[in-house]
Amino acid sequence: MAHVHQHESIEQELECVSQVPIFQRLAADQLTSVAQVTRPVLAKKGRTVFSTGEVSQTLYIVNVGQVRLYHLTEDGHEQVLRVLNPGDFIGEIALFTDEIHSSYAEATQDSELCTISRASLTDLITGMPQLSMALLNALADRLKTAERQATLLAIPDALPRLAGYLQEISGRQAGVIDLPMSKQDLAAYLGMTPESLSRKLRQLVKDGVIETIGRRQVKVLDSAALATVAPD
Amino acid sequence: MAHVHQHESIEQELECVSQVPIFQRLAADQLTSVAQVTRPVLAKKGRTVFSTGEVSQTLYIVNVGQVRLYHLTEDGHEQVLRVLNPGDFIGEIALFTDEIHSSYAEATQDSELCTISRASLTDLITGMPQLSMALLNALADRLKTAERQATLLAIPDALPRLAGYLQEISGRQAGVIDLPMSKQDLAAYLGMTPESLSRKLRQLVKDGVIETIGRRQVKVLDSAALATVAPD
DNA sequence: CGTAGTATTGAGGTGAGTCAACTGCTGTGG
DNA sequence: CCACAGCAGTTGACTCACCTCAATACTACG
Repeated sequence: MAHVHQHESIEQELECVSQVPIFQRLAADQLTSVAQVTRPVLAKKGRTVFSTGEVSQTLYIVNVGQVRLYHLTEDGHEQVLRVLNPGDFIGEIALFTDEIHSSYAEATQDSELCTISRASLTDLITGMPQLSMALLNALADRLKTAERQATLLAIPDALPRLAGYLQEISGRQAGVIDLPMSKQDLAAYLGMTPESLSRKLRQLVKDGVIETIGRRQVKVLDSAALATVAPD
Repeated sequence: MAHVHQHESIEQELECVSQVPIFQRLAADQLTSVAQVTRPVLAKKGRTVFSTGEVSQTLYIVNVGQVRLYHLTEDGHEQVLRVLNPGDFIGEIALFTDEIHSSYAEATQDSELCTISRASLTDLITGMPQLSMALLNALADRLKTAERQATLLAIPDALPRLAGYLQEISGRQAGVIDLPMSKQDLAAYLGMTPESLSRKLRQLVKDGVIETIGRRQVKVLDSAALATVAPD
């Protein structure tokens, strides 16, 4: 740890840190402080970043690529918790609650992550109230999403469940939306089988509510009709 | 607002504040600072504390009683998000994300709450790193619970969903557990109908896994058998 | 161009929702 | 203190939407 090329590594870490929304509002010298306790991690496509049971006291921030977070049930069925795109982070639960990971994290593309240890982050927070506000904001945001997902999943019928999801990621407006994950992952995320998802999507297409573009895009044609199908 | 009985009201608010886990680790003078920006609210059983659409920049902490948080879907179906017992708090999402409430809060018993405005809390956090750590902890904890709920709800079959829930609140050990809410609320929370819940509970009783004691208690007899039925 | 993984489509069985009737707490007022 | 009202919870019969299993089409990648 002694004779590292401090200048160069800080450059790289600054790039990572400055990309991340949580750190966006910090002043230049504060960013440098954050970058100094940051360590970059590379994960090739398909690699596991961490798995269940590991005691991790590290915050992972995705800089480049995509990481998929999922639970593995006894019968081998994967439940996707969420998908992290650049700027998103994981590990905050382990960070603040002294618990082992209960999920797996896997890179779905070649990815670059930054890591910050629990101790470093605690120190940073103590000295930077803005940082704690940003973290609280981010956590509150995540919480809102998780509660929305829970509300969606409690709906017994698959069609309104899907419609509610589409409505949410489309921002309730017509237009093209990118699906953040594969359809089989999406199906797991929405608590249904890929078959059901396929059928329900088809039904929405037939009804003129949406159009599917390739594998990872959906075009919302009639957001009003979507709202009718969706709950709330 | 001018000639309030400052001493008396601070007494009352201190009691509220000191009961709350988030503030537990603060020193006496810090507690007083918190109490000074706190305002108590009383809610009779059945009263709505706040409802959808209200712009609230207030943190509500339950001191006495119980508050039920729920979404209301278009068809009148209630989805219970969670139930707040003394020490729990709500409003943090509105607090940190500039958004209107998307849920209703209703007192299920005569309740006492403390409120803190957004501006006051921001000020407090700036001056007290410990407080922000405590808040981050609490939010991370909530997030974990919400993600667990989402994972549970994604399970298509009702029995493992219920078993998973029982396993969680029992701490994976045999013994008597108190249900934190009524069975119809629990059914909504678990994404099933009260009828299904009743039937699945009955099945677990028949199989010798649990015993029901009155309306609000369940005794886990065979935690190993429960684990077999539950996912993960 | 071929192969492996991803997505779709079809047919059939079943678990859970719906509707309705009934039971048994619980708390309230006479 | 008891009786009754009202609601929480249970039970039963029926229906249907979704899961399962299996075969086929498509698409990305070597």
